[in-house]
Amino acid sequence: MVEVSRRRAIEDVASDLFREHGYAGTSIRDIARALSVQGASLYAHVTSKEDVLWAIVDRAATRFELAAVEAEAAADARRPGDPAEALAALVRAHVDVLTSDVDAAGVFVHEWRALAPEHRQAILDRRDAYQGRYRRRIENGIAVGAFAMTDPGIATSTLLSAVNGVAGWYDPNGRLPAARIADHLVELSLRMISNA
Amino acid sequence: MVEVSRRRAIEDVASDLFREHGYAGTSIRDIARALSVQGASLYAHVTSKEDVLWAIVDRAATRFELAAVEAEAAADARRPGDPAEALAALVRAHVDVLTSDVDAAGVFVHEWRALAPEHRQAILDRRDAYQGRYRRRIENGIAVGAFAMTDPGIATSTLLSAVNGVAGWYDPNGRLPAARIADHLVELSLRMISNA
DNA sequence: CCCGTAGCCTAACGAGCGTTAGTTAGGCAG
DNA sequence: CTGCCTAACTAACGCTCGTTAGGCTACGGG
Repeated sequence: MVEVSRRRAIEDVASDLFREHGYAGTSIRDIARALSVQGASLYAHVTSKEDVLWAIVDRAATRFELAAVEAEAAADARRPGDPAEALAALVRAHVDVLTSDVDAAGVFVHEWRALAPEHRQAILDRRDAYQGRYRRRIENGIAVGAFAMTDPGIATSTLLSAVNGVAGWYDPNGRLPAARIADHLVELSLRMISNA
Repeated sequence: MVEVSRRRAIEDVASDLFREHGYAGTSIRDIARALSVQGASLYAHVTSKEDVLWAIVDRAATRFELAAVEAEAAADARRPGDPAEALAALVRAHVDVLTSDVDAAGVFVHEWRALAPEHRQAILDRRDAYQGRYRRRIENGIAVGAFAMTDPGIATSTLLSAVNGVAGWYDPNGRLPAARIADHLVELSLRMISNA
């Protein structure tokens, strides 16, 4: 991962540390130490510690959103109105984004609570919108009989928890490549709500 | 929730705060303020901040373990060798423990990283053992053809992530009682690995 | 050669951190 | 009344926190 800007390098090591020790458990000086630099030096590139967290979370959120939009469009082009096709595409896109930067994704999933109130609310709204994509596909699948009759709210939350769980154990140098993991998650997700 | 001891009252408000702001994001004085007391006064009941976290996590872990042992024994008594019965019992027991004290369960799930090294390792070992119960039932179910052929490791991790997700949204005063939620999670979990 | 700029430095600020020490007030048992 | 127990207090310790201010060095383009 070659850094294009100093600012980006700071965000990358911060992602790593925030993911491991949490936002509150990581100091500006910790981040600086990982870059072999004095703590105060970071303020030439960053306006505040929260600013770094927000940049990481905002970028991760945007990546998830873009991937979901693309995935739904592609699924609708392949098999219009097929809820399983759409949901499979959503899950695969989600896992792809997650595995392509586990640190940032992990921070996005777990550390949004530490954001300043406005940023926190903004992320909550975007998360609701994102979750709505999944929920609509699930409700649609239930309506057309493709999915089992079940509580759509619980099913949506549980499905996303299952998929986000990958952030807890995925290892880029691990046994399985990211694409295989995505395969498994798609399979498990679809079966979770299938009516077969 | 009537407190039997001062020590327990401290752990309860600490569970609440640790869950909302994380261990590192909660100070001793924050906990004391919630009890209308000076920060230093807590040290009459507690030896350190980490000691409080450990007490919460240890108790939660024990509750999960006991519930799982009971659940497996009861399932084996009802339908010996039935993997679906056993797994259903495990999931229901897990959700029951989780909903009976969301704060402590949430701290157990998310804040074990903040523990001192020995405690952290002890919890990791116990978590592995706990996860092993699920994994063995899943592997057994696959072997006897009750469950779908799938990667047992990924299935186990994903199933537990799905179930633990309840800690992220369960509200004791919410729409659904805990028992209904457990029903749904059992249903979703079984379907996730079913071969039907 | 000079200037702008990127990057880092040291020093310091006020605030808050976890924790220790010593003390005080109230209630209950002998 | 005495003596202990529980629970709280105030004051302070050394340290770390996020952040600001001001100055130094290296370098590439006009």
